[in-house]
Amino acid sequence: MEELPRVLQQLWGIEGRSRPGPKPAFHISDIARAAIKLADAGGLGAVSMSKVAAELGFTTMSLYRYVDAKDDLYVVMLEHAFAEPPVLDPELDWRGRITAWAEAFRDGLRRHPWILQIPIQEPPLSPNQLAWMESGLDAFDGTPLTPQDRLSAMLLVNIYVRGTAQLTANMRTEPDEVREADRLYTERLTMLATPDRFPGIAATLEQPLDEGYAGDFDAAEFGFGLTTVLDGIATRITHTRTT
Amino acid sequence: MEELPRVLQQLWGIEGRSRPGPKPAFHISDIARAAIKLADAGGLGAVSMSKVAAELGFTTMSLYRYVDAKDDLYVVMLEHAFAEPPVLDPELDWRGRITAWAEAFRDGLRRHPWILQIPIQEPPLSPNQLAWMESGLDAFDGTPLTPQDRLSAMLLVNIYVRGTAQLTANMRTEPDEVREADRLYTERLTMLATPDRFPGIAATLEQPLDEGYAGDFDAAEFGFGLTTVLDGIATRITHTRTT
DNA sequence: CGCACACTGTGTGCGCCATACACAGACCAT
DNA sequence: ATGGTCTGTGTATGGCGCACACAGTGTGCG
Repeated sequence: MEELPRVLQQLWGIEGRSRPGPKPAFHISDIARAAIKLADAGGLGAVSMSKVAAELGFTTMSLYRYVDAKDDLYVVMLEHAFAEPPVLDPELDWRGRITAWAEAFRDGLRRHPWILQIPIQEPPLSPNQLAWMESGLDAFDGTPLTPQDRLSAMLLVNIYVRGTAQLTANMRTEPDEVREADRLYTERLTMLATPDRFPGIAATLEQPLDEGYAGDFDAAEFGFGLTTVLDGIATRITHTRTT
Repeated sequence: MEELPRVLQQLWGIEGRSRPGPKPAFHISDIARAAIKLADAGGLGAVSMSKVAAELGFTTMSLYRYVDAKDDLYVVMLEHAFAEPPVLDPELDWRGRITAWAEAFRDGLRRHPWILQIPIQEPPLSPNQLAWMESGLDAFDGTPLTPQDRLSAMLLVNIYVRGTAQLTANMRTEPDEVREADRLYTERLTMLATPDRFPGIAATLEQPLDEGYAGDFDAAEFGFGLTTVLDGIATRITHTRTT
């Protein structure tokens, strides 16, 4: 039984009792707030120990009294950016519940696109992360799925939301820039993906309504793909029920 | 009509005609080989301009004669790590074909786990990347899906493979380390996810056969989830056919 | 009541990184 | 042959994460 890393101890509120020495001047939540502010404004690249410290009005090295390493800073940011998971309406069926969950997740990623840039080293163990996991699993209450199947299904939706967010997240905050990048991309793709060598891609480009790959992956498109994922889960549910 | 970035020009073999000056001592493919060697051994973090240059026996700055910036290095690495897409057996149905495609993709990610660490800035435009896209789209030949639907379906499978690889890719090459990390994770999760506050997670942990979240996401588990995704696509196909 | 000592925030410094820039030499078109 | 352009190189800059020593602070224990 190994000790929990210090970050997790702090996030779970395992307080050290009163100790000698000066009182801490701030709290990890202050660090999180400052770091999130920087990341929202300039992406994860704008978050450095010195910038965060400057934002708080302290020196760089003071942060290391609260956080063991930069990776821990990411953990704290993540934990604060995703606060409480949505309360799922028990009146809805599982599709309605997991859809609401997925949309809440997507909203979080849209609000804080830098989350997708965080290098993931370990699976999550912090309180809010687990709360989100639990919330996603609970969406399948009432279905005949086994706990493992619920986990797989929740992970599948989780992966889908992350993946689509990744596609649309060109990370530019200005919508004009996004539109321009899309235009440039389709132009180049049209030039490079000639119908003789890339007939499938070329066919996709012929319909100018949808902007093609990496076009506006907006709400409708998101829901459409999510429906496909949920149809797959539904198939497994009915299959489980009949066996 | 803007010029293509230099990296893409080079990858597509748009050669500059013979020019004055000394002949280049090597080629971007040499850079790619050296960088991939480093990344395979020590992850993407082990790839720096100086390390790559040292591997080639040149100075750091010489690389900038071939590549405009570090991001371009990533593009070249990606292009070389994923060589030719698999040739899909036309005898198979779409499920068989896209399954083979997904497995080939997964194999590539397992061979070069650092691919998942590359920060994605722009959608792909390099030759092999497009060839993989085309190959994935072609898997749906013979189905009534529209080109846009094929794109969505291919992206869905693509996202799924990436996502599952992300889960299993604890990035450690030593299987013992992975197993140890899994053990530690389940231990901690069992301690933190108490049944009263996290009943769903706790239920998942009660079945010790599957190691729970981030456990060995091996071939069987991969195929199981992929089946779910393909079932969803199948639902859309039949729905398309009937309308 | 006082004091030892754990703990605080700070300053300095190290090694690594990406990359800008100036330079000496190599080579092709003319 | 020679001018101009391209090559690889050396040097320099600003940023980064973080180790470490230090002076001051405040609590628990004697």
